[in-house]
Amino acid sequence: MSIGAKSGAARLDEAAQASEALSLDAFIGYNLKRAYILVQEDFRRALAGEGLSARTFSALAIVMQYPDITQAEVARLLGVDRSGMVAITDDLQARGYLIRRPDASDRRVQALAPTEAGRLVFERTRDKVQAHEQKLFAHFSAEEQQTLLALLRKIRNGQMEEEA
Amino acid sequence: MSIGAKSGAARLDEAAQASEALSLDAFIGYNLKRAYILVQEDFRRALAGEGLSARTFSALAIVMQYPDITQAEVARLLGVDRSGMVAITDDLQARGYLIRRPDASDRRVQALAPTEAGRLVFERTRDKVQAHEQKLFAHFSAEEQQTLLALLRKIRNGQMEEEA
DNA sequence: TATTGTTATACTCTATAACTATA
DNA sequence: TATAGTTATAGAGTATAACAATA
Repeated sequence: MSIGAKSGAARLDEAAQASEALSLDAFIGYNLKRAYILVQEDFRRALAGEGLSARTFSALAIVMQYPDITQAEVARLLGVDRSGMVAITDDLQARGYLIRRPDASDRRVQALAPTEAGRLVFERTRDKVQAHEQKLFAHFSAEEQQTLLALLRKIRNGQMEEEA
Repeated sequence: MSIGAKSGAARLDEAAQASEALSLDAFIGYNLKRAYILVQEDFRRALAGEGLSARTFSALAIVMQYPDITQAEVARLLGVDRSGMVAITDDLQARGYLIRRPDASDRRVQALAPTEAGRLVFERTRDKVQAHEQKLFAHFSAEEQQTLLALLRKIRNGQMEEEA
């Protein structure tokens, strides 16, 4: 089964002790990636029945928060390219969750407004996501959750200051 | 430029205050994603000159840490599918950073062993990544960095316990 | 000149299914 | 039966470049 005489697991443990310094686990970036993958998979499972992906959920949340926002503004808030917003908007409109509303004062833009169905599905999925996040972080104390949230936000803050 | 009489930014600030409860920023998952994207882009920039991606770097790190490991074991450690390891191994072998070494005791497996060039490039890129991570988290205290690391690891721990 | 929405396009990453050779 | 390595393939997500309409 394994390469030498020892079992694979035993060999790995031994090697790990011998070369702690080489470990990926020492990098924040690596741990961030692994954590993100886990949480994202969990998120996907939580929203499986709703037909919403992470990005459509996020876009719908932004439209709920800022009714009559433009696609370009949503893209900026989410940190993605304008071009990617078309498919997301198409998807949400096809499901009847928002409408493109022409703006009289600027005929280039189409304001995005949630429909009643969009409002309902957002509130339902938001609750699902909240419940799932609570389950996912059940082994975290309230303080640990707040600390994690604050530290994750701080990563973005440092980056934003650098850009400005 | 904007939809109403107000500027886009002013309108967004106002709306944000009016609907704090709808905000994506309340979700750990969303903040984790945004943070991950930033750190990953930074990582990419740091390794731009080396021709190594995050996954090839990670795989090389594992092979350095566990010489003569198999592709399947690397895949398990990295949490990806075996099939994806082929392209990564091909890439690292084509660059001369590792070799596939047939295993006499199990002719299905090919042990992965770093070459001297692989050792050198790994140590150089690891230092680059460390330096870049230090710069990226310069606005974090040493304690904050350790706390973040511990909390990120804890996310995976909770998941792994659940699987076991 | 700059911006909005849009299309076409290509690239990265990843997973699934199937195959073979081995165990 | 199960596992290792492999291939083919398809999907999600994202970015870039270009265009017309409009500011």
